[in-house]
Amino acid sequence: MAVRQARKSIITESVSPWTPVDARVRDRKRKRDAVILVAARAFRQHGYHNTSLDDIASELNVTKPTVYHYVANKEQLLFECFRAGLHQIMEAFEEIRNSNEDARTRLGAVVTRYAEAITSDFGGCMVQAENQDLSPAMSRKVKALKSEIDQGIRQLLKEGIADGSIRDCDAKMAAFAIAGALNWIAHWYRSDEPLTAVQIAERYLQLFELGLRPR
Amino acid sequence: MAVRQARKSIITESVSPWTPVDARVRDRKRKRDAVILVAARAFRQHGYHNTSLDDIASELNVTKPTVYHYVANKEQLLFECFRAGLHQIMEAFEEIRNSNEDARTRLGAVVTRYAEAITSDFGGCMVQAENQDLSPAMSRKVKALKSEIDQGIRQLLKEGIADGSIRDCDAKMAAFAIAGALNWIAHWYRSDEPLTAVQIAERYLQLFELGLRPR
DNA sequence: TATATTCTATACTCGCCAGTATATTTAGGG
DNA sequence: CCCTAAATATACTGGCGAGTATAGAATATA
Repeated sequence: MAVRQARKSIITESVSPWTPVDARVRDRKRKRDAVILVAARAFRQHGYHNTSLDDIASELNVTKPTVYHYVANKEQLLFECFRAGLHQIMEAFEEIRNSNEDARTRLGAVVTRYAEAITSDFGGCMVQAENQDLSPAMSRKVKALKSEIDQGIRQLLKEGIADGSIRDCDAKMAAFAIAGALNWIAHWYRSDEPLTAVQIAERYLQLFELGLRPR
Repeated sequence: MAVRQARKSIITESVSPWTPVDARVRDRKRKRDAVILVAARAFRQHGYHNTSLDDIASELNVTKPTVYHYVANKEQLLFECFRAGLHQIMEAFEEIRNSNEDARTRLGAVVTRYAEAITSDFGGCMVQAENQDLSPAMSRKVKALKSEIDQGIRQLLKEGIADGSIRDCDAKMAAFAIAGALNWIAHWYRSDEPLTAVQIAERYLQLFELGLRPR
């Protein structure tokens, strides 16, 4: 405590980076995140249109205007869910950025993390909800993020074909097939599912890598 | 015509199976089918909740009460779309019923027909719309049909493992992966897509059968 | 041609829900 | 201890859209 105060006075004289004001900012962010998480869960479970802001508010033990204190409107709430879900998937690519394994192995890592993301509340919400419910502007952003993910998978496939770890194939269609299979997990996955996301990814990868035909 | 009339009088004396009454019944069915098809297209394109019955009516050059003359309510309209879509997929299994090819080849045929169904208006609508919007009773019926399809694919996989045409694998997860990849086509497929459904199925089958790993 | 039935339209109701105007509480800052 | 700003609540509005009451047109049957 004394240390903190000492530091702050070095950085700036009157304004402290650890004032209660800052704590409030963090508090606000925490609450906002909670709003978005609860929304994601509700959207995932009941669908966007079957969830009212009153539902979300009451789930948070709060009333509607409070929700509006943290987000501009219902659409933005959905957008934030999309963003969080897509962000989780993006992170899968971050993790292999500095790997020097062959591309097929790296793809395996991405698939596993992808499966984990898609079984989360945000991932599930993202798949359940349609971007038909987003305004053109928001929808464009979501599409851009989705495209980035698609291109990431395609790139891995192409690299794999180049480095010999992947059989020559139509990278675009293969990427669609893989992403589709993964996305669809959200439609059948329940929290009481005996298999974990990682285990599901393992089985999927067996199929994608080895194929159905006996070797 | 004369033949028909001769036959009918044999069957029953006073009631004719080809009276104008019957023509009206057929007419009614044709109109009802048109209502459902237009609904499917609208649901697919804009989503269930973003489509009003007025929209559908106006698309048919008609008003809302007319629509209600052919279906009980909006939910039933959605249900009929589901049913039509699922029926198309079921037909894929009918077609291979009497085939004596190995199971992997039969699965290939099913996948191809499945892809065709999923790129149709009904198939697309089925995937876009959530069965969250169906009453518990309707939802149960839809789930039963979906389960039948899932079991059909699993069965083919098991038969393939038994007859040696398919590598030993987790049939349940493989079926989920394959169906998921196929269902997801509806999310990116557009009518201006350069590849036909059959061509898409070909590429998907290459992946499913041969796998990514070079052979 | 009278009559019943089917088909379609006009013109409503009614509830839900996103969003808001306004008041009240809470907590820092001076 | 007052004052300002953030946080939350109460109580509303306004519109959209599912579903309907009712009437009129078309068609078929007798």
